[in-house]
Amino acid sequence: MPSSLKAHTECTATHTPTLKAACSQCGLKELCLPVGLNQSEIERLDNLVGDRRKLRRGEHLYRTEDHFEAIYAIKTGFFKTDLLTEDGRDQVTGFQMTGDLLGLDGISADKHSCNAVALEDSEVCPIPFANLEHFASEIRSLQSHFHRLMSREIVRDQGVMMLLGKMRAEERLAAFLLNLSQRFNSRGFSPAEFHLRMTRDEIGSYLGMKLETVSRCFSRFQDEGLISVQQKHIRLLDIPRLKALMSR
Amino acid sequence: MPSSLKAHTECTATHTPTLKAACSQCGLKELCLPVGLNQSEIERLDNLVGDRRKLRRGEHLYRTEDHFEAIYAIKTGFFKTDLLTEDGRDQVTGFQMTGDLLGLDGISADKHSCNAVALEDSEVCPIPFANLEHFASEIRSLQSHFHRLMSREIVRDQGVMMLLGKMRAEERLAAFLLNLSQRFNSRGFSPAEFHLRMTRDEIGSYLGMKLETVSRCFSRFQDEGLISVQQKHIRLLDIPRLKALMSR
DNA sequence: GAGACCCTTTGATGTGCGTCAAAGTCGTGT
DNA sequence: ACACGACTTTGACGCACATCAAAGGGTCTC
Repeated sequence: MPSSLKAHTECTATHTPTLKAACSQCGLKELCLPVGLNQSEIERLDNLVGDRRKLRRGEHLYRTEDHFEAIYAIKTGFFKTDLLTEDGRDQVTGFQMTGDLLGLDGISADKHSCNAVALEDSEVCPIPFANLEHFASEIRSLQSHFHRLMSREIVRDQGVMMLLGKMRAEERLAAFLLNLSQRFNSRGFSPAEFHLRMTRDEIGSYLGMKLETVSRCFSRFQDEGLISVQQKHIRLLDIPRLKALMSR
Repeated sequence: MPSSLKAHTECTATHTPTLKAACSQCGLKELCLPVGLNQSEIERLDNLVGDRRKLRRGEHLYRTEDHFEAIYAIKTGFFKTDLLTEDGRDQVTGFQMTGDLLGLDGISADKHSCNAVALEDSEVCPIPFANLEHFASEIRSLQSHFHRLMSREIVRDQGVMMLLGKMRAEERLAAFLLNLSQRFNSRGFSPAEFHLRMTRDEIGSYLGMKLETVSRCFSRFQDEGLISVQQKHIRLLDIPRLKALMSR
């Protein structure tokens, strides 16, 4: 066992050879921050990324108001981000999976503006932001890709606004399922069959509806042969009709 | 009349001395992109910003699918951004005023993902994005500020999600008015009295409600002595109670 | 492996906001 | 100054979704 023997707060890790992040070895590099970098640039990126951090289900990666110092690339696992108001309402603002970046919200004010919670045991690669900016100013393709990623987040949010502002409950759920499907697909998983990591309540919070309404919509979709639901296991049986559902 | 004699599509400009943008002379530099730059850096930024562009009310600054090449700083005026779906629904995703940046959505895919429309005669300073990235990689404070601006947009969008997902009609409108108030205030205008540049329909679209509901809420607020409404002229009479309204 | 708890489903009922409709007002262009 | 069109207001009514309630199932813990 070579380097990086630092003690970590881990209970379950049995024989992880090393915790050092290694973008150059990572299967996600076509999905994550290194997109568009050449081999030597990726190796330089390796030195920038901190030791991987493991989280158990339910653990917070960061909380609102936490000091911002790094963004996080999800190595494995599944997260949600949410906001909490003084009067106790909370709004899930997104679900993030393998290869997604977390923490971009923190840049604007040097502190996080939402909570990030692992919905299953997960592992993230922290990227100290000061280092990233330094590095980005040297490697143009990294800078450019990073800007695209931030912009993509803005575009994604526009889509959520459309969803929350203009769609009916069934359309929202259909859009949600199709979005997950497409994201699983681009990560090499089945686009037609997947496991939901979040509860009905969390789906509802994200989609601006109550958990009972989510449940009823699932049931109705199932009755109509659009999907099959078994707890958190979802199969999309008729993707074209699900898509059609969204434009009326 | 010195330089920049290029023909422009202007009908009304009578004696504009020059159309060249000049951040160094601009009263907005504490609000806009030059925040945090020193004098010599601002002067370099001047060379980067293109000739100012004037738009009449109703004109599009850019449209969905337009090729992305520049972001725009609003010199004067007022804009909305909106999305349009195939089936004709449209969602206003934001209102932008003096000093705000437009076009960040375009970075992610080299084309714009929404429409930007002037709600009154306006003037913008185009900032060619390739130049901006180049410049940002040289001037760290510019790079850093630009990242903050993008992140601020993400945080703003989170707030809109909360609004659309969790608030009732009255809360949404109160939040909307207070947001405008605060933004006018930070631009040196009265926080208690202002002119709405958008229609009830556009407000409704942004807030995820129908124009009739917007109108009714305005009337109710007025009846309760919270605001005074005269068409598009709004006076906030009881800001504390408007704020209180949002947490129940 | 048993119990507790959380999550989900389904039904009955209520309501906030949407829809439809019509009248009124303002701003704009001729 | 007039007339048209766009925007706004207000009322009556309906519906999609929320709320309240209760039972059933899954899963995690000890």
